[in-house]
Amino acid sequence: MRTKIKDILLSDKLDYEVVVKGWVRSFRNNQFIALNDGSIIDNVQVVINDNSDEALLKNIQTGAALSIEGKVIASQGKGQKVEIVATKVDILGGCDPEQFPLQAKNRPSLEYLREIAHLRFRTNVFGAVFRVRNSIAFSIHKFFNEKGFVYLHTPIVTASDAEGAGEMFRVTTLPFDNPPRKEDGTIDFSEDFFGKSTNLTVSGQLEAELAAMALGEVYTFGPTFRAENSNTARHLAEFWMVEPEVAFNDLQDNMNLAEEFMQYVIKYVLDNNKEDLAFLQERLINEEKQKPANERSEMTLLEKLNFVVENKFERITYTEAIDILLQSKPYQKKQFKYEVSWGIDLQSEHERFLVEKHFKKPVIVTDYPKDIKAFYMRLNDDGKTVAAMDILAPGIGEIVGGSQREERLEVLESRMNDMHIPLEEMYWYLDSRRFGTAPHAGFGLGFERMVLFITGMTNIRDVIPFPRTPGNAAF
RNA sequence: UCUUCCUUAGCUCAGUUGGUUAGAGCACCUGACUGUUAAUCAGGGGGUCGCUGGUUCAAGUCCAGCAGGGAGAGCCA
Repeated sequence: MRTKIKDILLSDKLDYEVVVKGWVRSFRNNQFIALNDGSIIDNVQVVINDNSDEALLKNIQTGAALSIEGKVIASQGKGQKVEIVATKVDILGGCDPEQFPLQAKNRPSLEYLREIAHLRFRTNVFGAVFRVRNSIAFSIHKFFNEKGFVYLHTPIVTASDAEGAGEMFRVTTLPFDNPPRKEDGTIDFSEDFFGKSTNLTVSGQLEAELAAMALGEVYTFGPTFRAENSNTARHLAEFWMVEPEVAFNDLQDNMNLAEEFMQYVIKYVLDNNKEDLAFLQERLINEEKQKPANERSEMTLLEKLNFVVENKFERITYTEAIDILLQSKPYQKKQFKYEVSWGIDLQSEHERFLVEKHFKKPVIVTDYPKDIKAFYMRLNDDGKTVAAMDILAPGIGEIVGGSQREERLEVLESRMNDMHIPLEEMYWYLDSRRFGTAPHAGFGLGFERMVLFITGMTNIRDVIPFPRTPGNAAF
């Protein structure tokens, strides 16, 4: 039976027989194999003391898959506590060194690795990133499960085009070169697979609200699609989103949930991915060595994560945020590109100032002007603002967006009319306000943005296995 | 989509005011090597300078267009 390398390295046991299987990271001196099986970032050293089989030694190439039988002993050399003395070496799959790009001493860039995303799992960086990504996903389910939330699967194909969260990808089986048309020349979607026009979902929120109004506490966690032509280090066309929705919660409850949730997830990774985080922290330090000193992080990755777990997020209203910006040095020195006044949407430069310069920690901004927020957010008593909340994270920007929902039917209908959202098509959503409506609140967390924050990676394309972005759907 | 930078060997990069046969480190190949740690040592092979067109006696170098990529912005998670 195969033993995982993680179990060997983290155990104090010695002098026992094992079978290990993994991939060669390097082969030194025709004698020492650094073997990795993905269970942990570190390699185990396999020692071959019999050099008589030259053909075998020749085939122990970087990247080759091996099965090793041997004995775990205290290492005879420095640099590792234990090593495996091989008694039998089988080559499961060779790896032509002339073809395989990931040689031990190569220093491939993240951009280059993105082009060979099918192979980049085999590097330390991506091994660490995807183990951490898994821990984040698992701890999200664990958090909500422990709190009694119901994990809800909302549809990926949706007929609703009123979610208002961005451009959508059309889903159709109609022939694109000659679709059926109505008399007025428009495409006849009654002939389409679902009998109507359908798209990939941009959010499961509206459906989650319906379930919350019966099950009480639900969350979604699934893929989300936006057809925007966004070319940035923090946007994907296909990404994963977590959307809790809770009946009877108000905005304060919503903020408390979001903050507790983020701290729980970070704590879980701190406790369960120590080796990966230590490696990612070193990677970040090395990357930032190439930047000017004033652009480097003030805290190391682990310091930052511990700080976020141990300190309350700053909570301010939109109106207070505008006041802070108006009194800020960059505003008074006219260093902001965009103007600041009550009613504007906060720009990246404003968010970055608040989070990275002024408060130096995650900030929850609440009560935005109603005109810059979605129709479903609850109108405040002032008639000007809505019970919205965005969590802004250092280096990432908006990581969570949420609100208390408008539960009053007349107010909701009035808001939808103002924003030209067809009420008839949304009868099913409005029914939740007609039949036993109740205050409720929820938020959406960009999963990959959370992975960015925790791993210290800087491009969102490097924290999802196969990124989909405008002009790119390889693999 | 906008602004800006980049594209030279498998990878990471250098290449001066345009001027002989385009360089380095690592990787790779051959050989040596049984206590190495990104092993080391000796030798060797490897280039359509992103693509297309232009200027010039002469273009990796200058100009234009296109493609791909990075960073920033908008949109947002």
